[in-house]
Amino acid sequence: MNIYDISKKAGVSIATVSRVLNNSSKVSEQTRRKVLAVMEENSYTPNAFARSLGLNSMHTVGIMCADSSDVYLAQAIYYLERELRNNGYASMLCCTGYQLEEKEKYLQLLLSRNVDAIFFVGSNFVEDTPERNGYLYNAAKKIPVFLLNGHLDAPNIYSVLCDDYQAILDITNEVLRTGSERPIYLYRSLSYSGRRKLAGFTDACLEHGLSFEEERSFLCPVSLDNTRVFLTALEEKGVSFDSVITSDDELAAGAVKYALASGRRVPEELQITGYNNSMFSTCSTPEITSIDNRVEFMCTTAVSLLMQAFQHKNIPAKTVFSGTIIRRQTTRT
Amino acid sequence: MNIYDISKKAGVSIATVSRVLNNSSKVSEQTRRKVLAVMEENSYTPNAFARSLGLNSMHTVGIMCADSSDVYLAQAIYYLERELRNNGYASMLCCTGYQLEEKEKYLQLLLSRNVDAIFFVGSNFVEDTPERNGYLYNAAKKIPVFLLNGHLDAPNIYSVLCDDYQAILDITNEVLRTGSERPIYLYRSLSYSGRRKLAGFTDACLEHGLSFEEERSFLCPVSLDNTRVFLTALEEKGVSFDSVITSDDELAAGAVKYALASGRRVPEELQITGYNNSMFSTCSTPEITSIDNRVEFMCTTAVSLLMQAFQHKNIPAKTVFSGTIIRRQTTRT
DNA sequence: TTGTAAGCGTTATCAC
DNA sequence: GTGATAACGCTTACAA
Repeated sequence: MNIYDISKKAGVSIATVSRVLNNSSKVSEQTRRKVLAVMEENSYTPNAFARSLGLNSMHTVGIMCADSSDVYLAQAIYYLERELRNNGYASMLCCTGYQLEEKEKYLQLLLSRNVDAIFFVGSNFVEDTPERNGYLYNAAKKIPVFLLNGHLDAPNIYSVLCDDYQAILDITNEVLRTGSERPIYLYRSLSYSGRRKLAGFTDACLEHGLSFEEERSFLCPVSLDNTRVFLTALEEKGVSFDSVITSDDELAAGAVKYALASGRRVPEELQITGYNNSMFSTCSTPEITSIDNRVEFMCTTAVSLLMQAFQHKNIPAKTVFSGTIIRRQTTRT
Repeated sequence: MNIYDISKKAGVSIATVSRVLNNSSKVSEQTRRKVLAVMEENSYTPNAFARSLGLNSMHTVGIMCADSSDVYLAQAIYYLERELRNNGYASMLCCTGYQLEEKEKYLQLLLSRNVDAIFFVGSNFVEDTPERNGYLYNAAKKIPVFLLNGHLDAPNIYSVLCDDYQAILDITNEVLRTGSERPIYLYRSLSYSGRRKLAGFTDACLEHGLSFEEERSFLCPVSLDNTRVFLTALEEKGVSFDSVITSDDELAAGAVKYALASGRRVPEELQITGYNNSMFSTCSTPEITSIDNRVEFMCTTAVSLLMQAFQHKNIPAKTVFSGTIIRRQTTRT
């Protein structure tokens, strides 16, 4: 069933059918009704491919992320998809893992579908050298590229991100102000935002006159159990700490597991902070003080910017917003 | 830059260029090289829409779910996307929420993109009357429809699901066998699988000769805090229970919150079981005994079936597999 | 307001 | 092996 069939049955030309399809104003109410009726009867769906061929767009946007089952990324995907859908765009999802090779390879999958734009969700997409970011530059030559929680300065690449540096600086300051003297910082990667967060921790420590003679920051395995084991081992190695600042709620939840297992009282003896304000922070008991980095705001903003870009409006290359501390039971006041 | 440009520059016909593109064997090595070189030089990308028009497929599959940020659904999406991608298919994601009207509306978004098939993830897509399932039947008239964790008997609809009835029956039996005398069951919906699970609980109770004079099953609000409040209220109302069987890890995590808040010892005084074996079950302390309903297996199976269907093989309309009890710290042995 | 006809960039079916 | 040429199903000037 195509536009010709409908036009015959309705006794009009295909142009008129097309006009009805695109609800052009230049169709009489009578013919419109007639055509719509015939479409309905035959449960006609216009062929997306033919349509796209003419319009050179399928109103579809790509979403790339490392792992859509990650609690934080899953939220971002949810909000992006919702906003895109509300604007009449479909979402093509593609998970790449954390290897550059895979990222490049699977980007092709999206590009080969001629999506209208791509969101790269998570700072892990910004690599540390220009060559390794080549795939982003190439994508940006064809379509608008959005970096969520990442930043890269290049034509047709737009970044929307939380000021992670400031957020970690603030929360570390707060923990130090309430009496912590031997803070440690746990992180899961040194991606773009990973480095910014670490800098926030370091600067807060420096501001409080803490020495860095001993190591204070640690790359830590993520699953809850591994984090618990890691902290236990750290303690046994003689590293002493009275607060655990983390780059991620999951690490913080692991730290809570450690505290419960080792009998250290939270927050009296040990303060713990997370990041992302995800369900990990409320799932634990005690509930974890965390940074709300406004996923929803980030996503709605990004989609809104994209829609403006589609209308050939000039949009900012970089949009930064601040996070907020959500105080719960793992920190003192 | 299109196939004509390439054909001119390479001094061949568009047919030959197309053959090279689809690496047909009927091209001499010499011309193939020549054409590929020209493509490379001009960084030519074939137009996906034109290609799709000819092939009537863009090798893209739709994934519908209520909420992609739900821990369980996010996992399913992850595995589905991974498997589809490994088979050369892209994934179009669409979240519908739980209202029928929205489901119908947003299904159109996918259908209008002419996807090759649709996965409906979660039993909430199977409604209780044939009319309310009309949208599924209609979709199935055009493309293969897969119901994950749901079941509907109709042409071109394929179901892949865990035997939820048996799983809840088993776990309830185990809790009763280890001494529970006043079990209650908490559920979040009476979807297809919701009803199956409830039946499993009821039958297990009947097998153990428990009376149903008092209410034993409760529709319970889901967020952790609400579940805690709900159980506290239940207790105050005089409902006595020594085990909480739930349809969902999140409810179970809420029950753990309740136990911690009210000082009831788990599992000595109160046993708790979850469902899905999601991170909720390991995130809580004590960790929650749960049912592993094999999301990954479900997804790989479903995609594998779809690929066979694409090859016009005959595939089963219904595939059921069993879950497993994962014993942790909230139940006795 | 409606119809005709020319694209859009491929794939596929013929001949040669 | 290769090349014309006809689909594929739509959008959109341009005419009427």
